[in-house]
Amino acid sequence: MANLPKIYAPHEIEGKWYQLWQKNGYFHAESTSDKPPYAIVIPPPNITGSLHIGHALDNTLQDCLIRWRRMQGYNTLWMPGTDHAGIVTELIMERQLAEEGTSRTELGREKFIERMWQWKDESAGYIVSQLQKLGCSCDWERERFTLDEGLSKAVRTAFVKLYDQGLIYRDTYMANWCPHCNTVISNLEVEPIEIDGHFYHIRYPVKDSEIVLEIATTRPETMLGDTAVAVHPEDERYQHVIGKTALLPLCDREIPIIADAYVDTEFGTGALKVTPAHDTNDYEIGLRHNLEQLTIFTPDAHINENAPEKYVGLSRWECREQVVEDLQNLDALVKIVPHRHAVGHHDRCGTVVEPAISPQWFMNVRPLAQRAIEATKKGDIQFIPERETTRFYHWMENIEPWPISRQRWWGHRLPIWDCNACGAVTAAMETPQQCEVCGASDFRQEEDVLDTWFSSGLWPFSTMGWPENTEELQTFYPTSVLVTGWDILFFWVARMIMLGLGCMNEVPFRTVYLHGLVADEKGQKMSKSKGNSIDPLETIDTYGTDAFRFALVNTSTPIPYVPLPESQIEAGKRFANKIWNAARFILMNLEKHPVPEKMDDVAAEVPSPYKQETLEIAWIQSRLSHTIATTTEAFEDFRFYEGAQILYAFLWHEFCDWYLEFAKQRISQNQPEALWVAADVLEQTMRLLHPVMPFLTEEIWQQLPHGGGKNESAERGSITVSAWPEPIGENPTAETTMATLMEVIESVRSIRGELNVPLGASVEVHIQSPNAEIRERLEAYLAQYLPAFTRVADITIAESLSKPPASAEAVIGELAIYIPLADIIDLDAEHARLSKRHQQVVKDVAAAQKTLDNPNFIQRAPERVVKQKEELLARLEVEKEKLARSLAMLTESEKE
RNA sequence: GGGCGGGUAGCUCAGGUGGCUAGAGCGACAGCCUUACAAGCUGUAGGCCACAGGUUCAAGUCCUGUCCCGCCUACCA
Repeated sequence: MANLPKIYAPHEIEGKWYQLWQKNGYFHAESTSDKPPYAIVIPPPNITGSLHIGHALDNTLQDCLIRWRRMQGYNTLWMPGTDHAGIVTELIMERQLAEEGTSRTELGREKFIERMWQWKDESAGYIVSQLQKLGCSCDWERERFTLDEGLSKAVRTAFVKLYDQGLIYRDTYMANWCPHCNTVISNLEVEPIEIDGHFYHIRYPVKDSEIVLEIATTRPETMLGDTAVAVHPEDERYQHVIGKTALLPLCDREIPIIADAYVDTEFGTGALKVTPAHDTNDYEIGLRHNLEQLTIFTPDAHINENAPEKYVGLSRWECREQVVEDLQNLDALVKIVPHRHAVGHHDRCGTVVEPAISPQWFMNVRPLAQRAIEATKKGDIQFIPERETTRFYHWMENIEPWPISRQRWWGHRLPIWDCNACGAVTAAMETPQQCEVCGASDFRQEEDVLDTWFSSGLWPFSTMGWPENTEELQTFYPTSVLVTGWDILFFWVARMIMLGLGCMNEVPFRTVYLHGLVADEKGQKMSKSKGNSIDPLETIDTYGTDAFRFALVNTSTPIPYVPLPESQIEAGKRFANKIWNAARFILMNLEKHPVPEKMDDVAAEVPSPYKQETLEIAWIQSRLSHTIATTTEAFEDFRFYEGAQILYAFLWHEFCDWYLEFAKQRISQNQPEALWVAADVLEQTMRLLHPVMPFLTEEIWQQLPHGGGKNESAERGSITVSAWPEPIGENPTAETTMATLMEVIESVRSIRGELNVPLGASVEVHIQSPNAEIRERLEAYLAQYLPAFTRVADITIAESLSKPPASAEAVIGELAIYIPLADIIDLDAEHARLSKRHQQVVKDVAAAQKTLDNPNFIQRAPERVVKQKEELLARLEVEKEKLARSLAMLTESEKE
């Protein structure tokens, strides 16, 4: 103990404690317990490799909640696991296969899935080890994976249930298609990106007339699939062409000219080419007018044989160039105008999305969305921050059918069987024996897999064993809180709520805490693709887990993008080191002055805090009590950053800066009670800080005496399972007295600093105060405390005393401090110093006076506020006069 | 086009239901290797709280408008 290193070395400490925690099963939740339940399901990280900074923040916050509630005596469950993340993971694997010179299709479905499972085993293991390095106190015995047998059964059960309710159905419909991934995706997965494109104005001649319609489009290549031209029914410019036929250039096709109110007369030329198979709006128009849906693209977005032969096989972009060139040659191209517009891209692979018609499985989410809204309005779910509720409602109220099938292999295959004999569709848990319609037993299972978010949506109960009615579900469902970034409110949170209501008939969680996304100094979201992200493991290696966690928590204010500059992590490291050294100081001194055996409870057994000679003990205990209360309150309101800031300020600027300095004096005077209290305060503060900085606090807590024999915490083997501190009450008298003392000490230090009094020089301090009570307090404590902070030769305290010649002065209300500095005082410097303060006070006096001169203020403001103001003014006025007098004297002495 | 968030010290941010002389961290400047800590200690400087109105005894805080920045959302080809 005596040879504790001077500098905190996190790496020697972190690993060993995590192992102990796990070995002792502190993280394991009981399925049934007398303790109240508290449950969080982890947002399962994708098995795409390593965790990023966002995971670090998300899981740190969850760990804070779990550790805090565990200490409060809850039966805490933090359910961990990973997500198979269909499309992304497949993309990674496909890249890997390409490097090996093979491909997904070459391997075939079965072999490919095998490879995926190998990948999963490695990746999930790596993710778990990273979470453990971060200190996450998950219940690892319950780790889950979305493709586990149990969770897969939950998926099939949910699917069949919703299918039977008619909420899931197959339909041929237009949806977003990714030509790269070869699958349909939902509109949430489409990221609109502003692109500098062009408006191509094209001439469409009208049959049997001289009329030529000018049509504007951003996608000229789609004209090969045009099956109509539309104008607004009331557009006067075009009345004479409605019902006529247009001649589609390049295709020699005749297409009708129709009237539809969708067309905006103000936009473009007011005449719209209609491509029902390749544009969402055109699709709708097509349905209304019974137009042919002419598909001209292959699934990978090349031109198919529905187009004129010369274009077949071209890519979308090649075709566009060719079409434009051909139109120019035909003199059918009027002009090309630059046009900036949003183009949809697949958020996973970046490919431009193609609206396409295909048979897909959809989920009608409207009824469940409605229930989700009602449940939230009823208060079953609370969003933090509250503003997210509005976003949630808005999304839910405008929700559209959810395409849930994906033309991929890695995922839950749809539990749908088509009868090869009669075509009847069966949804079932297993392959059906025979067709309920025709009795045949020849089936073909649907090839598609489900959208990953479908299984993620069941996570809060599939992880607990649903569809079985398990003890876990009975104990922990609905879970207590869900913690995630606001960016996946719709993707995931909304769907969990809907599926929770659909499957469990109850919301999946009571509170949704949506934190910000980690950004760099410029406010840009950190991401690997931007190259501005911090790697959690590297950061932990450099600064230690606790420093990193402190920085994450400290910056997690409720704004959408939270900047995490390197300097914050450094601050965390310095804080850890500061705590380490405070502990070192206490532990080293405890060797010389051990806490007596018989002392069961330090806080209760030190000499009465109200006795004069132990003012600093009463004070620090009062401040600790306040810290316990405010930190707990902050945690309850999900303001972890505030809790972190409170603890930082208390530990550093009250406990270390002041209390330990007092304690040094006491120890040197052979009064070790102050040391024992220091140990006690540090022990309790370690418990408060443990949710944020688990490793450091454990290390210190283990070495500190934790309250002798009777304190409950002592019987527990780890701070992890120690009790959350309770406030013991505050002591306003001690706090006020200490505030005065601190002001005096600070004034003396300030004078010395500003007038450059050499450190080694002792000074006399003369204090004048008309207030007998204050004089009494100063007399009792100042001689004791002041030498701890600065060199003093002598202290004089009197009701009135004249200012010694050539002395510096400080004024605290009606109290004045004089320090004779005959040899060294710089009168100009002193004059400047006092003058500056004087000017400030004059301003403050005027402001306070103005408020008090207002009769309405006296009349209408609460008495408390008026009194405060009056006291402030009185204090300031005394100070002003004193300063004015001193300034006059200084000026006079300068003349001499 | 609609909606949301932000604009407070050089930088990054705190400032629940209006009421302490507007705070912190980092940075800057000056001085200290004071026997826990130089990853430290002490002192100092630095703010018309975006702008304009309004409500109020009282506004950084509430209301209206304006200007910037960011985000979400929307079928304008």
